[in-house]
Amino acid sequence: MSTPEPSEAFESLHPAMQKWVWRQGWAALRATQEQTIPAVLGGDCDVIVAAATAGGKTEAAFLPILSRLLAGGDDDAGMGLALYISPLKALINDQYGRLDLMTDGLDLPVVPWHGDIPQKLKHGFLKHPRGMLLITPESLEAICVTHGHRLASLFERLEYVVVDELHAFIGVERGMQLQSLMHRLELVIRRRVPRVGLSATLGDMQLAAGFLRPAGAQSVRTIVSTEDAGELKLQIRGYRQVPPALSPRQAEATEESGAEVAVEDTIQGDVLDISQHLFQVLRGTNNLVFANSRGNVETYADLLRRQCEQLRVPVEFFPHHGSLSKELREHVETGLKAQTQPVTAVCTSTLEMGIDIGSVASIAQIGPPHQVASMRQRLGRSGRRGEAAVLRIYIQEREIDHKTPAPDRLRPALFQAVAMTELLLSRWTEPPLHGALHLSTLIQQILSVIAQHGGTTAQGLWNALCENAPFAAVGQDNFVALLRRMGRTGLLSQSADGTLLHGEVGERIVNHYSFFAAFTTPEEFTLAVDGKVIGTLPIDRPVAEGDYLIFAGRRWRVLRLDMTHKRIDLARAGGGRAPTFGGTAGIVHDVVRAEMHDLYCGQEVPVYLDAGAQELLAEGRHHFHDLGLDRTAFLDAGEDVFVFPWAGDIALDTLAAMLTESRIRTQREGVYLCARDTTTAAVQEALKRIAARDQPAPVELAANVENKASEKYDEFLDDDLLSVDWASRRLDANAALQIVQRLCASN
DNA sequence: GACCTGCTGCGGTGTG
Repeated sequence: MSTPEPSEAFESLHPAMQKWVWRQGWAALRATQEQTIPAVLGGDCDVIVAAATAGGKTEAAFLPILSRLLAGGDDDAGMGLALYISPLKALINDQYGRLDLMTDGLDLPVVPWHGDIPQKLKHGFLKHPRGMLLITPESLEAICVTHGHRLASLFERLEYVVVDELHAFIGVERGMQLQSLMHRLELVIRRRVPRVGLSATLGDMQLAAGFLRPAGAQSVRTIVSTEDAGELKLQIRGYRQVPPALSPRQAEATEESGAEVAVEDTIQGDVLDISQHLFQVLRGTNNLVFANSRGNVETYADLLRRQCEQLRVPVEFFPHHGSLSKELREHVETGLKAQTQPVTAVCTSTLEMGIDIGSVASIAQIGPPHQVASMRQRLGRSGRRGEAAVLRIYIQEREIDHKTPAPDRLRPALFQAVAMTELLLSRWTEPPLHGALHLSTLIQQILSVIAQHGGTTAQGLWNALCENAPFAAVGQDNFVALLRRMGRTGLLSQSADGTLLHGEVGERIVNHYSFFAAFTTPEEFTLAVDGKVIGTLPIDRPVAEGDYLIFAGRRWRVLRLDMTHKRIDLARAGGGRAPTFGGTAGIVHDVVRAEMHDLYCGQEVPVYLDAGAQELLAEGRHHFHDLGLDRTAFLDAGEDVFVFPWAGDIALDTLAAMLTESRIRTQREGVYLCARDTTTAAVQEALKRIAARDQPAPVELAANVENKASEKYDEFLDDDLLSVDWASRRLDANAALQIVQRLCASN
């Protein structure tokens, strides 16, 4: 055991925490910890600690917080309370294990609180609310609703609020809910409580500070780890799509003739090639293969398993995604962590953050990543303990013939992957989207505040949620319109003295446990084999008895379909294809599209491209120039006009809405806009008109968008409020006008 | 044309 170098930060810790640091055998505290400890211990400011995975940031926060709680315990006033909020139950369980060791033998209760925790533990906390409470936003919401009358006494000794994985909350409904809950707690105890945000690399520290403390971003201390990222070994591999050996029709005919069809003959050639390459390079070590969709996860996990079986070696490739049962997922996680035999997980973003699965030898990514931020997060799983991180990206592009539409000749998947890789290397990360109103979450919070107080006034709601509060941007007019709408839809009712109460519909919603989550989840079938549940499947997928499908890395036939209990019974079979799980597309950032444009215009060939990817890069550039896209943004395509502004999806969507409003029917299609039944001259005229007139109100543009309802309680909004909400989260008039000016100037 | 996350209190019955 070595003694850590004494430092001011170390000396300031409670003796019990100093002992814990000694027991770790650390040579010294890390730079991040040296900075964080005094900032947190002071207790007079909010702090954000941004550091790569395994950077010791949890200890940086826990050491001073536990010190302060222990010091309070020595006083007559008694021990205070710290709240640790996590987006994942699994993370709470992990942190509970760590804190249990840190507080071993000390009189400092640590209580985990989420849906899987037995009530007895929770009652213990309600009796003696002190020490450290580890909780999810949903469970905290439940406490506000269920124990509203005693909220002030429960949290009266609150000294800190820690938010782990801060980046996971910014810009989404759950983040609005969390901000609102933190604000409501401070209101009820009538004082400001220091907040500590822990995060991986954040794209924009000022934005993160504004999220953590909406009314005082300037006063948030931000501590960014300067520890250098280790070495990175990188390759992008390019593949051309090759049709399966047998077309679906040929395969069916062969089966009808009684002959057996080899699974491999029904799979695309490039998919087989990629799975074989993965098998060769990954076998024998622990790895993560990110396949971008649950359907792809199933396809590749199945092919990799078959290769193991054909060689008669133990299966070491397993699927992992959100529709698989908890048991199946935990089996894979345990295998990865144990490191006793090689395990490769083929996964979606399920293994991107959170629980500790140990270090893996390499990361593979099939298809272009959706975001630089998630690329960075994925890479953080590899290359710990001084070893180089290894990343292989597999890109498939279609074969070009005379029928290939012009935009598909640009090899957009490869260019997106290279652009994101370049941005990753230059340390850029997408800032989270912000400015969304999330009226759906405001509905939830209004119902929750009413439950907490057993009724309140419109003014009370405004004060609790909007006035210098997280929903300030909603504005009074929209707030009043929302309350009226909630009255009309039965969410609210008003008593004779003006008190707002739950309406009949609101009562029903609040009294069901599904109320506590701010986000929505689709209805699903349960999938079972011999009575054992192996996962779920979205209910809007067409499934029939006798169908074949791949799931959990195996092949099945649908035995029974029970619509009343939403249950599907499966039996082992040899055929099948991966189901499509549905979902909506991600949003690509302006900077990524600009980087793609630079790549098309440039000459350089990144060293990390294999021969196949180099060819695709050269082809993309050739067609880019051949189509004249180096000189113009417009492409005549028969009756349609394609426009290539090389801007992000939100700017493109806004511009499409502006053109549509100017009577040029326009839609975004991948990286470009498609204007229907028109000419380049007409589009250019329309752009000039848009540039010349006053800035269009995004709300008016949103009025033309169909199917705007997407968040949990959007169904209760009328079209006006839906448009307000949609405009706030999916339209950016300034960005669109910049494109318009650019396009007008270049012609 | 993508992914992920979360969830209470009560009444009934059984057991020590």
